[in-house]
Amino acid sequence: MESEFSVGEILPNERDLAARFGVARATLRQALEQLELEGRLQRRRGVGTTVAPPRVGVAVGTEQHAWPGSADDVWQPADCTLAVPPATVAQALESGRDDAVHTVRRSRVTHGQPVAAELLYVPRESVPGLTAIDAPSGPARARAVLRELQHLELEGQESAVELGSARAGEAKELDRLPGAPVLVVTTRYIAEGRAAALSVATYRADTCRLTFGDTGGVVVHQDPERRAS
Amino acid sequence: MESEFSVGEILPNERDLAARFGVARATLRQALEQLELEGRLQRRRGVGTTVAPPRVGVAVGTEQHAWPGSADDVWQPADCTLAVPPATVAQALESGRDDAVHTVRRSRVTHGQPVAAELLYVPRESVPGLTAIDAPSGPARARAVLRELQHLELEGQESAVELGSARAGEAKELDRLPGAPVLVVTTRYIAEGRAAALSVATYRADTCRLTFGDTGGVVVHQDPERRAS
DNA sequence: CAGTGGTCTAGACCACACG
DNA sequence: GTGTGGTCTAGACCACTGA
Repeated sequence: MESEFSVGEILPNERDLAARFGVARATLRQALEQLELEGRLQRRRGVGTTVAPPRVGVAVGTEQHAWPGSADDVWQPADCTLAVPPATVAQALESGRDDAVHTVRRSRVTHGQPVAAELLYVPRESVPGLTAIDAPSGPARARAVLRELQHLELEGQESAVELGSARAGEAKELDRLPGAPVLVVTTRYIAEGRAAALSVATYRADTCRLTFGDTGGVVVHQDPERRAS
Repeated sequence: MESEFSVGEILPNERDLAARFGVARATLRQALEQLELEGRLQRRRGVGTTVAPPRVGVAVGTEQHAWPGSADDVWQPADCTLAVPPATVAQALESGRDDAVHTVRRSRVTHGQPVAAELLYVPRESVPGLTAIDAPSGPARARAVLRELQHLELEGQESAVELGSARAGEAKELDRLPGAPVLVVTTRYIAEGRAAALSVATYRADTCRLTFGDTGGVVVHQDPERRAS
């Protein structure tokens, strides 16, 4: 199918394709799903199926450690609340199970397309200078928390990547349907010998290639395609 | 379903589950597929469905650069051939389109389970000391290539992670069915100002959490579970 | 061999985009 | 309203595991 259609852009609809290949539509859809998982196709309900452009490389790890909210940060703060985090987050932060932490929501946009949604958990101990009157909520408060974070000296950070599926909220933010495959990047920021913040970022798996640059500057464009079996 | 069955280990079969929830088996399977994608379930044909253990964290990036095949390397060389690589690999290596390169196959095993399969492409210029009589093929030759690689001074490395699906060969090596979701880690090793080697490693997405440690030593066990929407 | 998950079919209806 | 992809059904058969 790829060789037959890659020249064009728009594919025939699923019913026609199924008929052309002599299979049931469910079977045809299974093949399309795999191709979409590999980033070769894009499908939009009510619109159609198109050949996807190469995945965009998004940098998620730099050789220089930097707090979220630094000058060159690509994330856009959206909101901030004070809430008790999920148990797993509390554990990673080594905070009490019922301690409320600042929860910053941010989003990341590339080429006009949303690529990631993030939840950043910041224990209150990490931002002692934050005054209640700064801002009650909203983007202003998110920026205030990030600003206070810069005062700590960052000692290190560690990240993990795993496969997940988009929750309803994330799905809407990423312009996908719930259950869509996502790459979840969890990053622990270390300062003063403890976890000073925890970021859980959800990237669209269909359009993103996460890069962990390590050579300092040399950017390489590389097709995600792999050897045929 | 999770809260109902997480205590036990083995789930009822799909036909029974579908009947219990009053849905068709295809619908039930769709739900199981998503849970498997998230690493919560493991399904094996002919056996059954079980609640999955937490994902294992596998380190794929270290703060110290190191060549493949270093003393502490966790990969096991399996084979080595001299072949013309796929076009995309040749491009990343900045080698001619028709230049044959050493192609080392390696596998990675953790806790007795295969977690990744790798193809390591090494241009002949990167291992000038390799003599033809060293070993014609097989693991011995793979080790010879890796040994010669150590002679170069590694200047940096850059990695990218993206979602893919297992080819037939990879699937067998990873003990999965073709099409299973995998995390593809592409790493370029830089020496003497050029790409001296390219690694394409395929990790099982269902069982692996890829860690990019950056703090040097502190290992943290962390549940992959995320906030409920 | 029986039981499991994996694949496939033929059809119906739903949710959404766009003219 | 029409056409698209997304969901669901009820049933059949296949491939594999393990007793």
